[in-house]
Amino acid sequence: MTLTALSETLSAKPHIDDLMERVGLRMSFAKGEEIFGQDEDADMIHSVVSGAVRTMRLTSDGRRQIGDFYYPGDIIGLEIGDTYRFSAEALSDCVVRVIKRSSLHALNEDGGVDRTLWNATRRELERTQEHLLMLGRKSACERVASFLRDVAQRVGSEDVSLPMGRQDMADYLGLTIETVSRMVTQLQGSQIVEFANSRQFRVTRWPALERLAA
Amino acid sequence: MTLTALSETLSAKPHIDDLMERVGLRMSFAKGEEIFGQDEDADMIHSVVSGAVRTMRLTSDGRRQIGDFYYPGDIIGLEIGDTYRFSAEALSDCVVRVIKRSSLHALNEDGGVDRTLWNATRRELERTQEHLLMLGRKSACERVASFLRDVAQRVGSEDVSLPMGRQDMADYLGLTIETVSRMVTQLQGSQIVEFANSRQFRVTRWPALERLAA
DNA sequence: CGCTGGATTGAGTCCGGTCAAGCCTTGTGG
DNA sequence: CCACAAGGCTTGACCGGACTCAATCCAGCG
Repeated sequence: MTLTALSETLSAKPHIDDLMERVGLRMSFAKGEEIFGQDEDADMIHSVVSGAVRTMRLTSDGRRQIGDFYYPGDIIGLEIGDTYRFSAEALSDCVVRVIKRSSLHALNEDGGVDRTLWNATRRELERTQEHLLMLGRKSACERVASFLRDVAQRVGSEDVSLPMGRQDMADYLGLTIETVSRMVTQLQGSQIVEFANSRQFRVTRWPALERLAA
Repeated sequence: MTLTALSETLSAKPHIDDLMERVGLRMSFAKGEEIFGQDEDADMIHSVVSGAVRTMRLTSDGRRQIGDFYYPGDIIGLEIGDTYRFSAEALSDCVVRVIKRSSLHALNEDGGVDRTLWNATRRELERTQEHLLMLGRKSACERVASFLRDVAQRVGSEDVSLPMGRQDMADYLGLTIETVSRMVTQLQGSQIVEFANSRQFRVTRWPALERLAA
């Protein structure tokens, strides 16, 4: 990452966050509650303050695909034309700030807001492309390894706690719950990760995990 | 789609196209030639004038994932931070217009250019999300059906000619070339599509195709 | 005509899905 | 404090869809 790109990234977040703090409505959602629904009118932009959120899509015959998981600081609701293409739900009790697209647009005197949202959209696109590569070409073991690596990297700390259950992981990775479970057990058997319980783990051998995540 | 969104979409294309026609460099590429490479410096935006282009990504151990196929009017090179995350290659002999990001930015007096590029980025994101859903949750048969439907829809005419070979289809769909071939044969056996040769087909039963594409 | 590269077809294997049983954690009420 | 129920996770046995490897087939072209 270049210096300019870095500073842009760093400065962008506070800018939009300040704005949303000033104008945005603060809302709380209980665990499992729907923040917005698939195919609803998409006139809001959401920013996670605390907790975690999942976006997902349901096909007519009940298959589910998780789009992504969002943590504090992330912006949700960029991926849309006229209606939301994914629904968003609270993974845990959480707080989000909400602002109308139109309000945000009105505040865009210097073009800085648009620029910021565009950057956020590009980052979203990059994450989606990474996700795509995983679903298209990685084995079950590689998917789970990639996932655990990504979560651990994002958190940064020694001990990682997963805000989502196995079903959510499965629907994100394009696998079944059983396969996810088996792969986790396998990674644990290879001394690569260590689970205290089903939602708490630590990476014991980073190089091996990186190698598997490919 | 609302009226405003529709008109925005319709007016956006000519705007950016005009601009690229005035300022952009016109370049020709022979079939199979690389337009830009994975991990190269990403300072150009490309717009397809004629022919077709594929974007793809190679993993270290040689697995390949096709990001998307692009046709005249499409913009390529939005998905990037600092370097291209995918490479782009000419599927057939083709012409593209190229413009430096920085030049484009300089021309952005009224913010219209940024707006247009942002819209293009969002459309790209939507396509990628659709692609994601397919790779995560659809069977081989459904993938091939979806693909043929999408191509046929895009072309609009009765007879469709595929600009890409089976390997490209496979790498787009996250399948092997053999599986793609088998599914094509199967769809033909069910009287749903009809191939004149391996690259020319027509849809004989749209409803059935739609149903399979799910 | 034969060569060449892509596409198709077939046989066999394996990875991940399915179905079913058991386990562990958590919470609730006696 | 324990009994029990409920839900989520794990494990096992089996199955099947997609992959692998290999043998053609076929169209385009020198």
